[in-house]
Amino acid sequence: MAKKAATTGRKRAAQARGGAEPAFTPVRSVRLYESIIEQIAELVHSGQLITGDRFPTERALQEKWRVSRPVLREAFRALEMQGIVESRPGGGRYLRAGRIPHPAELRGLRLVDDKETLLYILEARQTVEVKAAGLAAANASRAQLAAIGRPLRMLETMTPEAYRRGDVNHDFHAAIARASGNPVLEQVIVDLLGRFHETEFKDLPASDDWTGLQAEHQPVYDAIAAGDSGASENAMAAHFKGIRKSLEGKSR
Amino acid sequence: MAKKAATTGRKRAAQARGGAEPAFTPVRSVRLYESIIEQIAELVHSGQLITGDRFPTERALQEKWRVSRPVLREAFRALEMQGIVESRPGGGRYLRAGRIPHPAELRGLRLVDDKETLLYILEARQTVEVKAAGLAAANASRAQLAAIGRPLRMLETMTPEAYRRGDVNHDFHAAIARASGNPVLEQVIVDLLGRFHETEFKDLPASDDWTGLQAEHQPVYDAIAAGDSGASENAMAAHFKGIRKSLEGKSR
DNA sequence: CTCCCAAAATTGGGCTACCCAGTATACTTG
DNA sequence: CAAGTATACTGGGTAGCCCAATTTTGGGAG
Repeated sequence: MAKKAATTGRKRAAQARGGAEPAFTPVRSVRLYESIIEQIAELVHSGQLITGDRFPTERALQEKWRVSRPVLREAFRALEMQGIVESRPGGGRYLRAGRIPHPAELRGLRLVDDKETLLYILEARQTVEVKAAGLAAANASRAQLAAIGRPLRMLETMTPEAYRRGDVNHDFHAAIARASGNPVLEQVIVDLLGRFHETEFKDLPASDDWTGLQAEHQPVYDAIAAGDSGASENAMAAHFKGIRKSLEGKSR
Repeated sequence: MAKKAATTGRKRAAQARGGAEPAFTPVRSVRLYESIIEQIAELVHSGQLITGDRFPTERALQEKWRVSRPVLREAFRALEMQGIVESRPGGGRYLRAGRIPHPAELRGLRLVDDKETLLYILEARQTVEVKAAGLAAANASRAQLAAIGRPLRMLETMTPEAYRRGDVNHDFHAAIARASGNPVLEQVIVDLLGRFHETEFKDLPASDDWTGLQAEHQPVYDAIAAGDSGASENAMAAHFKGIRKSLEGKSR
C-alpha cells in the first residue's frame, strides 16, 4: 500500500542537487550529506555555535534544511567519527571541536596518485621519523625495542610477496614511532606511513633485493638500542636518503 | 496501519549491542555503524578485499551483517569522507585505501583535554614547523611572504579577544606551513595547529601581553625573508622554546 | 560469428514512517 | 519548597519504498 509516498520528496531532492542540466556529468555529483556538513560548518564558523554547545535536534534541522533524517545522520556520523561531534542518545548532539573539515577537500588530499606527492610524503616522513628515532633512543622500553627488532629479523626469512606487501617495512617504522613515547607524533607517522605504502607498491615496481633495506635498518636499531639519540637521528636520516635514492632510480 | 513492524528488528539490535546488563552505563554504547566499520576493516585486513576492489552491494552486506541499510550507509559515508571508500551511484562501492581506521581510536585521539597531550602536540608541532620554516626560507614566493607578514603586523593593532581567539597566531604559522611548498607537510601542520588551539585557550589562561609573541615571530619572518634556511629553523625553534616556557609558567 | 544497441536487472541515493530506550523536563504531592 | 513521578523529547535503529545512473543481457543486423 501507499506506493507513491516518496514521489514528491524525490522531486525536491533532485532540484536541490542542482536541476538536470547535463554537462558531461560533473565527474561526481555532490552528495546531500556533504552539503549538510557545509551547512554545519557555516553554523559553526559564523559563530552561531561554539565548542560545547548543543546542536538543534534532528527534527528541527531536518525541517530547517529540508532533508530527511537519514541524510542528517550520515553527516553527523561522519563528523562524529572524527571526534568533532558527540551524540548522546536522548540527550542531543554536542560540538566538541571548532574545525569542520570541508568534505571534498579532505577526500581529495587523501588519494595519492603521482610520484610528486609521494616525494612530499617522504619529506614529511623524514621530518617526523628522524625526530621519532631520536626520542625512541631516549625513551624506548625493553618491550618496544623488541618490537622494533622483530621486523628486522623477519627480513632474513621473507618471501618476495611479503616484501611487496610492505608489512615488514611498515612494522619497523611504526614500532619506532610508538617507541618515541609521543602518541601524537606516532599518529602522524602512522598516517603518513599508510599513505606512502598505499602507492609505493602500486605504481612503482618494488626492488627485489631487500638486503639493502636491512643494511639501512640495522644501524637505526643499533643506535636506538644503544640509547644514542644523535646517532639514531643520523641513521634514520641516512635511511631516508637511501629510500629517496631508490625511488629516484625507479623514476619515470 | 502497520504499527508493530519494527519490533522484532529492534529486539535483535538490542541484543546485538550487548544485552541489557546495567553496569553503571559503560560511559558510551557502541554504535552499530562503528561495529560495521570494524567488519569492513576485518574484510580488508584479512585480505579478502584489496585496494581497487568493489564491495559487495548494500543489499548483500545488509543481509550478511544483519543491519539495516541506513546503518550500512552511515558506516560507508564516514569512510567515504576520509577518502577510503568511493561510492558510484549505480556502480557500486570501491575500496580506495587499505587502512581502515578504528573509529573509537580515531575519536579518542582527537579530543585534547589534558595538558600532557598539549605538550605532545607541541613537540610534534615543533618537529614539523621547524622544518617548514627552513623550507619556506628556500621556497617562499613573494605573495607567500606577504601572507606571513600580514598577521605579524596585525599584532600591533589587536584587541584582547582577537588574541584569545588565536587567529593571528594560527594564521602566522599556517602561512609558513603553506610557504614550505610541501602540501603534505602543510596538512600535518594545520591539523596539529587546529588541535592545539582548540584547547590552549579553553583550559589555560592566555597571556595578556603579546609583545613577547611579536618579539619571537619577527625573527622567524626576517630569516625567511632573507632566504636563510638555517636561521629560519633556529628562530622557529627558539619560538617553540618560548611557547613551551609560557606554557610551563601557567602550569597548575 | 562478431559487433552494436536497446531492454531489463542491478545499485547506490534519498525519502517517509515507524518503534525503542534513554534523558530532560514538568507537574504533582507530601 | 523539596522530592518523586509522569510525560514529552531526542537520538538509535528498522522497514519499505521510489528514483536515476550503471551494468548486464539479449537480440538482431551486418
